[in-house]
Amino acid sequence: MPDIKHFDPDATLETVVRLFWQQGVASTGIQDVVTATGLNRSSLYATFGGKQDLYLTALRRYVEQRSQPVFRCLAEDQRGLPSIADFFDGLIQARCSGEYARWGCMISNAHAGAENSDPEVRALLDRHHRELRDALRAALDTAKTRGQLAPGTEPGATADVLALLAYGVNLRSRAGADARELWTSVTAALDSVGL
Amino acid sequence: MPDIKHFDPDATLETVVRLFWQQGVASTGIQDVVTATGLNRSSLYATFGGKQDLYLTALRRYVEQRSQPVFRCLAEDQRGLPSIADFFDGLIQARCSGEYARWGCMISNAHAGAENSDPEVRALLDRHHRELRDALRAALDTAKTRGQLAPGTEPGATADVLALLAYGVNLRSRAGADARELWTSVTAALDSVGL
DNA sequence: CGCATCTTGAAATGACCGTTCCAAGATAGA
DNA sequence: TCTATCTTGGAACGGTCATTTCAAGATGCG
Repeated sequence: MPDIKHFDPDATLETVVRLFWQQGVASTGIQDVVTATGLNRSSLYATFGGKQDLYLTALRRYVEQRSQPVFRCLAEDQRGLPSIADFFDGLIQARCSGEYARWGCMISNAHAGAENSDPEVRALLDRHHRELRDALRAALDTAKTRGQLAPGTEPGATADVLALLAYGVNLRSRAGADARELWTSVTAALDSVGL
Repeated sequence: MPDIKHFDPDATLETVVRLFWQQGVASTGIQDVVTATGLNRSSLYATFGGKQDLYLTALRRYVEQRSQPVFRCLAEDQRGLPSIADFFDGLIQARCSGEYARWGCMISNAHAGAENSDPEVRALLDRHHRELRDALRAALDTAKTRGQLAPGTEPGATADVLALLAYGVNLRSRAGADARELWTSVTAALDSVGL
């Protein structure tokens, strides 16, 4: 059975992720994908299906490889509030500097685009939001048992606030917001949560 | 001089705003505009220029007619914290119910799309952010002089946090987030600010 | 009325969209 | 080595994109 591909689907998918992440689905043509990956339309369609399938696969890959590892790290960190501070620090650094500066978050971007009318996309966005909130909640629970939280601070509601705050950071960073400015805001939010 | 138009440019622009707001620029074709407004390409191009000009004009109209009046109302309100609570209440209601439910905020959407690579668009986004933050800051200053703020709460940094929170609300509402859930989060944030 | 000037309608522009098709190339098993 | 089966290259598909063009229609002024 000569069904061996002449390319690496994983590397290809990573390239596609970056394309959709940076430019958005609507502004990225199949031709862009063909050019960036180097493979041709036949292989592309045979391997990944049409554009929407390709986008969904790329979006899932983004969540699995970029979001969930960070969420896990946050949820399992036993330090409490410092783990949340580190989470936001890493977020702001990733959004404002380095290779992905001003790309925002692929999931946040998907919220704002027309692609969220697809039920599968929307389900992914909801799941992502739940996982982010749960990870923050876990860290806040740890902080509470460690006595780091200000009296009256409820981990559940606070996790919701911080999750929304993260979306705000993602959005503003894509428009070129200053890292220090974002960090000042995040610090203020975390200060109001802790003792 | 027979230079009278056979249509109302203002009403047309309002229709265009809704199109771009709901669907995004990239997913809205000129044909969509022609169909929705009822006028033809010639009049469209003669009056508003090309698509990018049209989008910019629509975006400016959105800010002037939808955002700035609310910002002014917030900044001039002398009640302090209740004015901020009302601001978020109105925001959530507008984003989750009524005619514009699940449309998000046109400015927030522009942050996430490819349109923010246009310098004029980006300038508009920055200005919008500054105005939002300033309005929140004004209300927080009022709250501080009225003794409504928790000790150690700094109006400037808090305004930044609440502005980012508003972006989070805009984003999540477009994906169909529950109004009560959003309100719970906002309440938690405001509670941590007040006494 | 008649002319000048603007708007309007509709067709046409070339470029690009996502997708499909098919012959040519490559490889595993017989 | 031959054959069956998959992948690959590249052309071609109809449709839609933003934009332009131009004759026909409408209007204010003389």
